[in-house]
Amino acid sequence: MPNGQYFKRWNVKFRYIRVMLSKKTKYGLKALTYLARVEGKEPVQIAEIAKQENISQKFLESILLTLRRNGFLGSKKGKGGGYYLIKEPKDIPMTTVMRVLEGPIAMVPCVSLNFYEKCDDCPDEATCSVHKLMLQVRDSALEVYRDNTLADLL
Amino acid sequence: MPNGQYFKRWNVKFRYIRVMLSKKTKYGLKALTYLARVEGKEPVQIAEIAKQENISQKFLESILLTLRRNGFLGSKKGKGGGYYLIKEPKDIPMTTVMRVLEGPIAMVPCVSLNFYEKCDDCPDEATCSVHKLMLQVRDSALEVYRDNTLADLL
DNA sequence: GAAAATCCTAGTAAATTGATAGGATAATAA
DNA sequence: TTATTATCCTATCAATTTACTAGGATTTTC
Repeated sequence: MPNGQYFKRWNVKFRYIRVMLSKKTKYGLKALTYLARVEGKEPVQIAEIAKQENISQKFLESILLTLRRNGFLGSKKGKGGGYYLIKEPKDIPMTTVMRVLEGPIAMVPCVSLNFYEKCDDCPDEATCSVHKLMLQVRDSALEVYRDNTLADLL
Repeated sequence: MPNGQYFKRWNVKFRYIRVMLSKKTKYGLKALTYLARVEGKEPVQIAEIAKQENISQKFLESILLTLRRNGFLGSKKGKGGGYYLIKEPKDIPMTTVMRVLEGPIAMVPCVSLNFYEKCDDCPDEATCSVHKLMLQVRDSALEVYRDNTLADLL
């Protein structure tokens, strides 16, 4: 393996890697899916989702809070409370989910649609090979996220 | 911004983000491009590339070493020495460059072609929404990397 | 008013990144 | 031969990020 660098996050044997999904996003997606699959619109408790999806409850708590604050979920306190979707799954595109949980879809700021920033080390985007490549990567990822709503993942 | 989390790596104002290109890969790509643009096959010194591309020389040194060890570059020591491409740019697909510098192209191990690993928290890939989405993301990224050789970025 | 749930801020250990330090080795030129 | 030039190589480091956990405040229901 190159460089003798190994990587613990996927648990073993991986080389050096950066471009990967955070647990936060992974768990967030699983929770949204779980809520979408539930019959009716009854609130579902954090504890139930955490248990069914093998997620740390406290960690999931903070993720669901983020999703609520960003308009994906509603919540109810007290007995019989919990979280529920406030939109139809087919009206929740993955672009918005990814942007909220994971951040910009672009892999470099100079090709970001919503968070554009000039790279300070690069004098000219027009001739930058990284820019050229990452623009294509962004577009292809964007296409996938635009094509998929929560309903498509069920 | 959600969660009050800010991100320093792109330098300011970004929210929480993970899916981004490392400097290592960015610099590696720039160096490869630089070498591909040079006339002839004369070795180019690290110092020259570092200066022209605004890269820390020592950091670049370690990156070029990785690229050499992985069969992209040849090197020559002593005066007049440096690094040079040992293949034609059109014969260097971005898939191999990305895999060596950045790691697996997949964003989760359970959809990785070369580094497959079952997610330990997920009982069934067939019904996993994350798996379903990330499979599409991997395929679209792979398509881009397969379509682009170093020659295409010049 | 007790119980059950979410809300919210803060903190933390381990991993990762993006470097730097410092010398060993090899090739060339004087 | 010796000095110079450049790559080779290992080790180390501070700052950042991740993936949590702690601990209580608040709100709703019974």
